[in-house]
Amino acid sequence: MRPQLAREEKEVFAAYITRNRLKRSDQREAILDTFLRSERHLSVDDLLQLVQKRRPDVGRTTVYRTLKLLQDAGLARELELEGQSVFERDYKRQHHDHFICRSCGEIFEFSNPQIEQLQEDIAAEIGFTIEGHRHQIYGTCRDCATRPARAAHKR
Amino acid sequence: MRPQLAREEKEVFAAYITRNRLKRSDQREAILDTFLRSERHLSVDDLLQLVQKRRPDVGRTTVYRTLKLLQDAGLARELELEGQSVFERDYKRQHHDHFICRSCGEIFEFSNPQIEQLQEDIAAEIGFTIEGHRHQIYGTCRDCATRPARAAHKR
DNA sequence: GTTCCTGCAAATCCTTTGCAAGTTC
DNA sequence: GAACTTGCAAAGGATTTGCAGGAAC
Repeated sequence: MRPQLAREEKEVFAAYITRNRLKRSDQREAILDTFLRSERHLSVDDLLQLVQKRRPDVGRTTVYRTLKLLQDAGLARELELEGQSVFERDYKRQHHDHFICRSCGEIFEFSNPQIEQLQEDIAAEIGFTIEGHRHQIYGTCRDCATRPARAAHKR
Repeated sequence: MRPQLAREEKEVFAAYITRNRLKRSDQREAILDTFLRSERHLSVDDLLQLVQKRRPDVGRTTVYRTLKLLQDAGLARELELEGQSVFERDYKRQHHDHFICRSCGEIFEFSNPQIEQLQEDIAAEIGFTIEGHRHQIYGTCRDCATRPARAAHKR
């Protein structure tokens, strides 16, 4: 991971707090720090458990509320998957979409300018203005295909 | 609409019922018929209300349960949109994806073989086997863009 | 008659909200 | 001290489940 970037994200959050006349709190910083340290896509529950390893007193409600702030600050993005929602870092990240392995839960990112362009073309044909999209591809990843016995559901 | 097709779908459902040793019921037939008559994408609530115009005694639970059967029988497909889930007919329909207007709620279908192919190509690169995907494009439709004042939220 | 269906109420699951007590500025 | 934050418990909204009575086969 890039510690430099994480520092920047913390600054962005601090600025967001100030700008909106909010107040800092240890809970929020612990949640943000935990979120940034994890390299995975995290559900609310994943994040709650990770944070509680450090601070068992942090409540689920605060995680929900802090994730809202992080999204608003442009630091986190919510992916609504088939079963549950997970969150990923969003700061200075280029647009991308996702492959999701139904067997192990692993998420792979991809981005393809041609697909983006085709979307724009089709939208233009019907006069539709694109504001956002959700493109999720479900299936089986290479690892799970080669060892079908394991069936190691991560979530 | 194509009455011939609707008849076929009813037959498919009847066969499904028999094959699984289930029993027919007036409620199920009313729900299926209502579903087939509507040309729109329906939420559970939409469908419930439409059915109840004919049979006020049909309960929400039965609509949920029947929609499950219809999906299993290959007659209906659930679209999980940003706010809510809606259902569309799925029998003998070619694969397609959706534009969703956030202003009026209208859903436009599209299909693009090039995008499908690109998905396959990217999947092949990482050894991913595609089983299904969800591709939803959100924004503003032509009508809503030209009359921004109206803001006629359908849902 | 047995098995399946139905609708109601209750139970779940996930997320949000009200509130009293604690923190930050 | 005023305003914001927290965690708990309660409330919400959507969907599922248990169950007793009713319908289909």
